[in-house]
Amino acid sequence: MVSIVSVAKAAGVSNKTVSRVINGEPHVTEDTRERVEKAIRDLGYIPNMAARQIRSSRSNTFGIITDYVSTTPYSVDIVRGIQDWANTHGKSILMANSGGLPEREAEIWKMFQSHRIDGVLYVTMYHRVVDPEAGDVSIPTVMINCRPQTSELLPSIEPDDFQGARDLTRYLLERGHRRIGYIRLNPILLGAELRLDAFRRTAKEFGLAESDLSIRLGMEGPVGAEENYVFAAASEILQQKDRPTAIMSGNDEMAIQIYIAALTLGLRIPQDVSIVGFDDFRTVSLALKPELTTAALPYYDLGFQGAEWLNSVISEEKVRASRRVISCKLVERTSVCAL
Amino acid sequence: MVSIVSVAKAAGVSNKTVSRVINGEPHVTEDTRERVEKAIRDLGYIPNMAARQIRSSRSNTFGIITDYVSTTPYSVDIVRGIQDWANTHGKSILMANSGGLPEREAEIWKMFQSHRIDGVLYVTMYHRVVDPEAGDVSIPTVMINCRPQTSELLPSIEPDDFQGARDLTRYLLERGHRRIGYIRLNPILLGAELRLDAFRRTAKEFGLAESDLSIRLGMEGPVGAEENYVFAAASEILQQKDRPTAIMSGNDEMAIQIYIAALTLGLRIPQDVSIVGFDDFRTVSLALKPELTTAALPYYDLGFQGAEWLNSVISEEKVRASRRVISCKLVERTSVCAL
DNA sequence: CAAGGAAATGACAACGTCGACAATTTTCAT
DNA sequence: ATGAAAATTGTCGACGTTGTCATTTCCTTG
Repeated sequence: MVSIVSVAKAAGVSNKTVSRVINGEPHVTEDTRERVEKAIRDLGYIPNMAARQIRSSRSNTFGIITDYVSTTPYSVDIVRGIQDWANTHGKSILMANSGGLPEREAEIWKMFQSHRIDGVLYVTMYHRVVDPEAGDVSIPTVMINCRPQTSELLPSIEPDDFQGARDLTRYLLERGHRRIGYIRLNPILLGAELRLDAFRRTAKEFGLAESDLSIRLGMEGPVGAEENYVFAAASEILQQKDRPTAIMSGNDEMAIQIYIAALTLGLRIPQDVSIVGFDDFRTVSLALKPELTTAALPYYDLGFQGAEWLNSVISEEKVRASRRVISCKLVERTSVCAL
Repeated sequence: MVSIVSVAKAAGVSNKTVSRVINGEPHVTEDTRERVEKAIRDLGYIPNMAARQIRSSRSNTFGIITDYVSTTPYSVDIVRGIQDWANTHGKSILMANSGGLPEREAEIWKMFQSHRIDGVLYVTMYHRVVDPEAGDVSIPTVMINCRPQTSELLPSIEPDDFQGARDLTRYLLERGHRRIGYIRLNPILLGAELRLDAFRRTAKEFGLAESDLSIRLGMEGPVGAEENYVFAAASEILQQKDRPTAIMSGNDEMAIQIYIAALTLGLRIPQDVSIVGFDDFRTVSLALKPELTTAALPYYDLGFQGAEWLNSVISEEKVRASRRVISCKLVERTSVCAL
């Protein structure tokens, strides 16, 4: 492998001068710089990060640790956001998946440390409370899409489920809907309570009574192996006398079943019943006809801003923990009609 | 940072002996080994990969380069498969996303080289032909879910779209369906032709005429911004006199629209029309009611076996290129009825 | 033209690890 | 007891880079 030494020899200068050119340091003649750069090009020299790291004890690498990568497929956008930030800022990404297993998570932390990564992004695939196995470790960490359970504070960055659900509810209310159904998310998801709470409060603010709301549990049980009541719940709600004119779905995926339930009963969407989702899981929200009005989870931004934040935590060395929240943008499509 | 030297001092042995213990080399007394291991535990020593790499010029790290990570969300299972293999074999994963941009891809190759990774897994998020920007580079590479365009051969590992579609078609034919509709995948996907071809051939084998098949294009245009004709096509097919008794969907996602089209026309699934998908994109295939019979793309195995293969390419140093194909397993659910 | 200072360049060591080889100790058959 | 082989342990240097400090060259100014 061609090293800095070969380049130095080729350019007829010392190692250190080559190093200066590579790192854009001052005190190099234009002439020398060009000669060195030519040698670098000719030899196809590429700096060795490992060597650099040994000298400087900075690896310019972030670690990403995820739990289940496949449960909520769209949340991979978090990773994309991180990568984009990293890419444009000269950082590399070391990635590992714990599969949710604590012992594997511990191994991963160790692996990260052996690579002397500068910081860790702890990413969960759905919004939840976690207890990272990192208590003993002093690596700068930012939690993305989750928050730490223990009191020891780590910075966390999360979607604003409350605001998203409030906006959706308002959207329905402003369009004249006064009887609204709600199919709840699996309660073990952090979003479940936040979204339901926002729904209830906003409905109340607009003067609706609890009896105007038909709230049903859509799913429960461990993620990946949950009981699914969505279709049944939706069918039941839609067969009530005085059935709701709109149904809010815990998420887009569950909205599929609500569509099917409605259509099976011969109801038209949105004329007979309006439907809104949550997440803007586009594989679903755009495949449904009419296309689904929903609130977009800011996955990409979660990742991008999380990476940015981690970087500032690393350089400032102050780990003043706090929680940041990113809003969910309402995406208007055609699954809702005004009354 | 605690290094091998501090451990050696604490244990009262030489650096080299510590090194031997760490690497499980022979020629160390049980007694010494224990003393060293205790020192390692006490000091919380973790080997420095960068230093190790400099010595051995092997980084034990694989690079993953992906294109669009979010188009076909489930394909992240490829990455999970890779990670699982890597995790259990002591390899680390450096990951980057090109976003499909050639210039960024070039940067990524450079970044990988600067980390002196042992090999690259070139992963695409949908099955296609690619032209990796790596022609000049001599890093061992395995292509996953894609194949190289240029004649220069790189090992590639792909799903068996043909076999999957053949099995699905047979499944329908064996259950008595004799008029079958087919909504085609976007032609720019490699799977599109393979699947359609399998469908046609298998139908012919069973004695069906071309006129028994209603084949329509479901989508076209660049991935991520395609024109979508699925709903219209399905509606049209289902309103034919002598309408098909079954419809094969290019993929699961498109099946959503077929369900909606059928239900909107008052048809029951599967009594009036049977439907099969492709991919086993579970977010969809399990959300649809009745649940969707489909062929599972072997994403996880693609990744897992790809990593394994890369490893053997690296160690054997023979890059005898070839193509491997992994079969798609038929997942039987309840969206098909026998006639 | 000399003196002083700034700019340019280089020599060398050190980061943490392990391979090559040397030195020391133990084991064991005679 | 003795020598040889085997097992154990240690010394030293090199990997590629950059920080520290020294040296050389150039320029400015009186």
